[in-house]
Amino acid sequence: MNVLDQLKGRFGNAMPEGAATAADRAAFEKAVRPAGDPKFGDYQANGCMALAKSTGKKPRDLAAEIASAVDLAPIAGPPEVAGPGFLNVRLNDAFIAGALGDLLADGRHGLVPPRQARTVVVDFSSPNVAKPMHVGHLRSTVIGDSLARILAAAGHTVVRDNHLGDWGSQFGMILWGWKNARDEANYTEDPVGELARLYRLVNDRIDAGDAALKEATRQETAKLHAGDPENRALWNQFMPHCLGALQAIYDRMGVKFDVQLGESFYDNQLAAVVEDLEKKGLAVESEGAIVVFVEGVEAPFIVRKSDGAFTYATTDLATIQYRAATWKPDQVLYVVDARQGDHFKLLFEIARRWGYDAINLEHVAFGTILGNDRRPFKTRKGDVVGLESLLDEATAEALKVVQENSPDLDPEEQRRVAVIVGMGAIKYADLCQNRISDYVFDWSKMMAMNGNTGTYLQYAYARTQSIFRKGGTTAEAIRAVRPAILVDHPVERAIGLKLLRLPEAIDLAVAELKPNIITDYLFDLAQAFSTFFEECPVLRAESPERRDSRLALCALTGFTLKFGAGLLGIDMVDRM
RNA sequence: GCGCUCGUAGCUCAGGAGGAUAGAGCGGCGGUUUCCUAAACCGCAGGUCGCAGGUUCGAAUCCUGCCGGGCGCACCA
Repeated sequence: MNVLDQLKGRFGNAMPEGAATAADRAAFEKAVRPAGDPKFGDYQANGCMALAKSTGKKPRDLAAEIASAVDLAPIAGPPEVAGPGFLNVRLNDAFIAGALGDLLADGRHGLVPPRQARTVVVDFSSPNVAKPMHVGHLRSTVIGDSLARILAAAGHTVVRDNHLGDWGSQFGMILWGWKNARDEANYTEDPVGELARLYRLVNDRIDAGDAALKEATRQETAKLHAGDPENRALWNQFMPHCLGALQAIYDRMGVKFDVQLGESFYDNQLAAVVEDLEKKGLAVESEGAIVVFVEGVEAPFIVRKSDGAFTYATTDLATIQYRAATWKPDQVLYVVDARQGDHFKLLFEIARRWGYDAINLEHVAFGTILGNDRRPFKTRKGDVVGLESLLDEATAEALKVVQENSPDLDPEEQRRVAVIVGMGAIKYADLCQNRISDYVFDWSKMMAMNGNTGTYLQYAYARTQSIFRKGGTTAEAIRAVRPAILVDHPVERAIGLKLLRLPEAIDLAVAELKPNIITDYLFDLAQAFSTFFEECPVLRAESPERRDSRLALCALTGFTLKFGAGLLGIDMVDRM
């Protein structure tokens, strides 16, 4: 159950007779929200001031009128009129207690099916297979994975698609490098490492201004696309190694895809796309290239270069066509760096004009990862930081802390915990921030074992499990007993109310496509639990009823933290 | 030049389709451990929400202009 939704509905039904339009009602419902300050209650309705204007009444009179008209039973008593016309709502303790009991028995975290279940394609991660994955790929992977999990939890059908960059000019660089600078022994030893070396070698020379080399690699790319047997054979030889290396990282991160349809998959559809665009009068010839112009944007959208090669723009259009035909999605999310905003703006506009106007195409943009110096994140030596070494380092850091704090755990368990804590730290640090902000990467902040971190959530969870161990019970056993829940202590009430509000957080996260709404919720919950842990003895509670009630609150907290962290792709441990 | 984006406490950031006295973490200062994990809890200090106008009963939030940072702008993806 979503308490906020319930209250919105109740208030919506209490609009003054005849005076309020449907738009007024919608606006009023929207202005029902969690209270900004606990002293104003639990929720508040702020719509009276605006509604007073359109109905010509005085705000406080209107507020009084609605307060007496609205039926909040059994959720809450009549709202209180406050200030210029606020309506403050305080939930009934009996309602909270009952709802918590239902939550415990139900086991579905209070989630209900959405009014309209959507099919959503989430396009995320999408690395170039030729380059080693580095921290730049982290955000798309972590944010996209989390959004996919959140959408699925909200009841939507999700297709996770890794749109690999396996066909672009970076492959031309590798092909040229292979033919001119390969180290076969190194390749035998470490294929992906050798390919990465070749990529870097060639890329550095091009960046340094080697125009002839750039042209040579362009030709290698063109030959690959044209079906040149040698280049195709090399591509087929390299790809399994590249995919294997990627898969190893995804396995470590616990990230899964439903499909991995890279650029190469769409190659045979590109000519038809351009043809169709021309036929429909969308694409025109310009300076030897075939392009689509969009009003108000100077730069054209190039679907075929003057040398005849197609571009990623063409591929992106073909991808929309394929996805529309295959999954009939209501929405497609592109979890991609904010710097590509211009490209997507054009892509979406052209797709609409091309006929895909019923799909909600959305660029889920995120900011750049920066170093402490506010420059793009590099190692001390100036290299981009490889994802593998990042994961290794986080695990090593976590292991040190685990060994220090939990010497009683056996070494194998310490390592297992360190992997989970390290990964949680990396993911949480990325997700807890509004994705659009640039992300200042800070080791000490990320690996901090206190404050607003993944570790803090994991610790709170471990403490719930610790109570069960000491009490000789389990969360599932408590669920089976279904004890009555008491919320007359303010700290119990606070955590109880928090526990009811996961659906609100998920709804908001889905609407805004922001995982940090989930991290905020979980951090609040973990804080509420930490306070509860200090102030409310569980196993030594003053009565058996109180003890059982508090065990139930611990069980609910554990379930919610574990489920919620799961929405972020973060695991929990029973001891740490 | 055009466009996008950001500017909130010493630091890192929430909040942003308008609502009551602007929040958190870290750092700082001060407390808490015969008691379920102190990786914790409690308290204190700390802000002209970049600046200036405007709209509004009400602006960190919306509009305009300016200042400052980042990013993107024809054949890379």
